Amino acid sequence: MSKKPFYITTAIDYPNAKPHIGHAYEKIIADMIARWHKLVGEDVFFLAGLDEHGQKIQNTAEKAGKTPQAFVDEQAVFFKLLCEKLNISYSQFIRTTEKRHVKTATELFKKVRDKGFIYKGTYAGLYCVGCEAFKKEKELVDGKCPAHLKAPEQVSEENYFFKLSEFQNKIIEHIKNNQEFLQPESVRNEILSRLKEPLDDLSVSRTSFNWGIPVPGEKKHIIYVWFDALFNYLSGISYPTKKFQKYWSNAHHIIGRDIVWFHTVFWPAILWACELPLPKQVFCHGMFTVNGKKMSKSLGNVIDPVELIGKYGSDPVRYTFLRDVPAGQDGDFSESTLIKHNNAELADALGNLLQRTLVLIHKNFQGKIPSFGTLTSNEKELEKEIPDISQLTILMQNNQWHHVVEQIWNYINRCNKYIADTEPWKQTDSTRLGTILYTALEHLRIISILTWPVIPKSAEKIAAQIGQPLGTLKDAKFKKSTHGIVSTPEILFKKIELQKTETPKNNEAEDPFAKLQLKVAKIEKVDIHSNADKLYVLTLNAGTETKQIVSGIRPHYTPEQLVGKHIVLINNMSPANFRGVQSNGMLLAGEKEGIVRVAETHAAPGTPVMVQGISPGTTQITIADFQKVKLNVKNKHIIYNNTPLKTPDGLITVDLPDGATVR
RNA sequence: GGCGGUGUAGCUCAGUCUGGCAGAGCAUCGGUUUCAUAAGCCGAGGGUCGGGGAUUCAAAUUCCCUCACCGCCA
Repeated sequence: MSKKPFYITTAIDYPNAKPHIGHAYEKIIADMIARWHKLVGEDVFFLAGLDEHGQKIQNTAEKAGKTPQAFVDEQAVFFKLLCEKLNISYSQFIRTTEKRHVKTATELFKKVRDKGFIYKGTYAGLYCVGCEAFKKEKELVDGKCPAHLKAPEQVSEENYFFKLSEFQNKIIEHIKNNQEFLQPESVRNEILSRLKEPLDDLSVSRTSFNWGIPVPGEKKHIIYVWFDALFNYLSGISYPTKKFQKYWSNAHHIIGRDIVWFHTVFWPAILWACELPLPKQVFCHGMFTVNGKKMSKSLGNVIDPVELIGKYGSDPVRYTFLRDVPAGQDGDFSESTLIKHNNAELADALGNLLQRTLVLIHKNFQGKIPSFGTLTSNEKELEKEIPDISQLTILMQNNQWHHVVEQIWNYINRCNKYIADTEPWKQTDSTRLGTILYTALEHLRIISILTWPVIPKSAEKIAAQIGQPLGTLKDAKFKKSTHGIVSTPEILFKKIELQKTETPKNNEAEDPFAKLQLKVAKIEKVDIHSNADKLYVLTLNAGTETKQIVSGIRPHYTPEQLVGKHIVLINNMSPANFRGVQSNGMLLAGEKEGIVRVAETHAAPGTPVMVQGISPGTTQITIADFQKVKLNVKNKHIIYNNTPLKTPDGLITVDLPDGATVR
């Protein structure tokens, strides 16, 4: 029986800049899926590659003083290097400047044109030079491009058009009737709702620049970059050969959210026009932020994945991306998260499990895998903890790989518990000891198989250290025939020390609010400052402690009005002396036109007050630090950077009109 | 402005379809262990389920209103 084919692709990357972690993420996902299907025993073909045509590439190359071809040749090295560093098991790497691709794209363009789905027309429109794009009337503000504040030029250009509009209903039907075609659900709904608007025909040629595949039989026209690029999925598996027939019958695209439209609207229409079947699935993964912020050159937070791997190794990076980010959702990357995962789940749980098992086998059996005696309930219970392969398979089919990873690590934790429960270091009966260590080793063998799609390098190291070949999913069950010699244990994952100074400093520099530590406090007692007529001395219940602060709100409140109020306290203010009375903090109050009102809440004393996405400060701050934080009032709530201050119980209120400032 | 999504423990989220004692992991704290990479194991604290209303014997879950955040489109 021949193996079932499984074809998986990543999007071809656009190499006008070096790869970033978004590129890395997509490859890691695809690689895990590809490796899983290999373990299942399928005939896997995994395609990655580059989309090298288009105006942006031409422009970037010109700026760099290079020909486009020389430029993309250089860039291709970086993208291939990334794959190598990440241990990406692609079968082929396709570049759209390769002959085989140009041939396929040209042929198919011709075919679609011959069938009458591509026609020559005139594109008349308003062209904004700044955007390098045509603008629709309704996009303009006062007849000008809102981004460049210039009136666009009226341009008409002879162009080839693809009859996209003819396929609209067919596309809608296909997406509606094939739930698995476009995932996840949220993206599917977005595309369907967008498809309620009528589609225009798609302009599929350009004459304004020349870095692209020439339209067959034309001198001036080149094929529009997307119409060219999508064909890589066919040329990469040698369209139209038997190989193509085989893999295309079970094709899966992994792409980013920014290019769903092309893959689920244009691409099906183009394929239908070519009389080719559609891929089985387009799966759309989320986008990445870094430390909660969008990656951008101006912020300087673009992470070079190759550098990252150089620092931490490929497997910790792979593990973090696969475990930490729920499939299909957006994710956030920070080095501290990576370090946490590396230390806890890779080094402590898995690495240490291997280490302790091997050391015990060496100490007691000179490195020879012992034979086993009677299996007790301990062993039988552990056997039940082996993840159910059919369940994992279902999760993988539903693209829930983070749950797969989770289940595998639950199992690893159970193995550690088994060793703690059976206490082999106390065991004097050699047969019983052998049974325990055989069991531990046998489970490590299963773990080496299950973890391979996630952390291939380390999984192979485990297999090598326990002296066993790496099996497939069929072997991922407790066997009674494992034997051999284990090697000297070697540390599998090094623990990484968290560099304490680095992250908080960055946070502070980025956001003054991150210095503050705010808490809810209840005013227990109000005393009049004996040496100052505008000051109160307040005794606060701040949850775990009582605090005394001095406040200048005496002209605005009577003591009776204040007692019992739940206010917002800046908890980490350096103590200060106000005419002989020490103040250990300050309360938040708003001011507008001479009226002062304190910030209030119903939350319990001690509750932290926060702005979403900003973690509170831990060190003492000065009044100057606080003054850098600009807070104001909107809808009676305190707003920082368009985000309201809140407790888990609700927003903080101030009884003042919009625009009031808070100090 | 239009469409959609989200809001549950300090953090990341599950639970909502099909109403039935508010959950998991991480973090924190306490206990315990010594085979092991200062690792392992056991336990505890911590939530007005964004807010308000309605239906119900019973609402995180259903319905209505509202606030906040995110995404897509314009």
